[in-house]
Amino acid sequence: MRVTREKAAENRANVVATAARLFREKGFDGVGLDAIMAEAGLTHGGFYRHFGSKEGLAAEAVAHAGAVGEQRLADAATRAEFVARYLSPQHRDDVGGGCMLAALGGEIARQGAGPRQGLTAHVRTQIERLAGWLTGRSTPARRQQAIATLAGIVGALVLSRAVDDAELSEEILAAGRAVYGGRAA
Amino acid sequence: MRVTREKAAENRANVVATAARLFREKGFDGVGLDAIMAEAGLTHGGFYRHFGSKEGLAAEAVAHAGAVGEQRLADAATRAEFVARYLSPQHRDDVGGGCMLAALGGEIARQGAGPRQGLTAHVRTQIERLAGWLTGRSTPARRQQAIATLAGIVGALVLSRAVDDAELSEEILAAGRAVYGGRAA
DNA sequence: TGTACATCAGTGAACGCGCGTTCACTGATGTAC
DNA sequence: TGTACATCAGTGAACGCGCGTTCACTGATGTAC
Repeated sequence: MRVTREKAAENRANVVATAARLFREKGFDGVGLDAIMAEAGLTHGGFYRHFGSKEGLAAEAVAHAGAVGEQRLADAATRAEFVARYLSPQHRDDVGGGCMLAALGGEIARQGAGPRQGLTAHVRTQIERLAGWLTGRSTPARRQQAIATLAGIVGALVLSRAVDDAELSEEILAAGRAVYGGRAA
Repeated sequence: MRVTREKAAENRANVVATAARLFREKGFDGVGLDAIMAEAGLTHGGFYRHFGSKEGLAAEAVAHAGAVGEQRLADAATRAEFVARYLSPQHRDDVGGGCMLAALGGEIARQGAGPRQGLTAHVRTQIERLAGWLTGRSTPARRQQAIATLAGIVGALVLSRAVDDAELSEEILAAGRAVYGGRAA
């Protein structure tokens, strides 16, 4: 049963968004194409009419999640506000809808060219936008601080999620907010 | 063909060390028990005489890799030396022998109790040892700095590995060394 | 110390299951006239 | 505008392969006497 071009495009976008969520929640190897397609309301057989392979979908999902993350940074008014949201318990508990770098950074290093390209472009963008908020003397100094800040908040989110003790998890988030959300980098 | 108790214990330790390396290199789902056992010089059938399940081995592998990482921190003379080694191109390129938090942190968040316990204990130890090197006014301030420093170097290593551009990767390492290896946290 | 037997680390084949991918088919959409 | 046909998004079954796990077996080690 053929559907309209619009419906097909909507379905495709739905699959990408669903994949972006499920990959972040369960990892690239932790979720199958059948689960992604079913969650998007389709059957798995139609997958290859839209995507060349699972890795192709992974590349689009990474790009999609990256764009959402960039919008979040752009929407924040101040660095402190962004860091407070990024290192909030809500973000920690929303792996599927949260930062792609924290959820998949380690795995993307082992993926093919597509996903890595998407991640790299996202990292560049976030560094540049963060640098605009920083107060270092020179442009290189601000960029250096931006890189260290991005690394710090990503690392803190990863650790806060990996640890099995709620108190330690909160402590990691709080320390990150204090150090990376304040004036010093 | 039964082997001596000593040889059996040596074989078991070999499997754990091999698994610790392969899991870091390829992820928990990226390597099979047959590959681990083969690399350790055994056949896969004997696996369950030593371990209850793949997850059981994962827990031991995480504990093993964590202990090696703790030794590395203890062996360093200064914070700057440790950070310089941690954020070196050599460490970045040695995923299988390097920091377990950077290689598997994201995935361990999705694992069962065993691996998460091992990671949590390792995080606590590293925070405490890092705090001993820091110069904050109060003990809580030093601990806060230690947490932010650990998060920062782990995040920087993850990003430097994930990015597909060699120049950006070096820049991330250098920024991390400058910010986290210096006097300011 | 020597002998007979029990133990058990390791072997290799087999089982099930899940998953990525392929394919023939369906039937509504899109298009040519 | 209406009709006939081509297109193609989506369906559902099937294929292969890899992997975690199980199991009967082997034969050297460990132990009881």
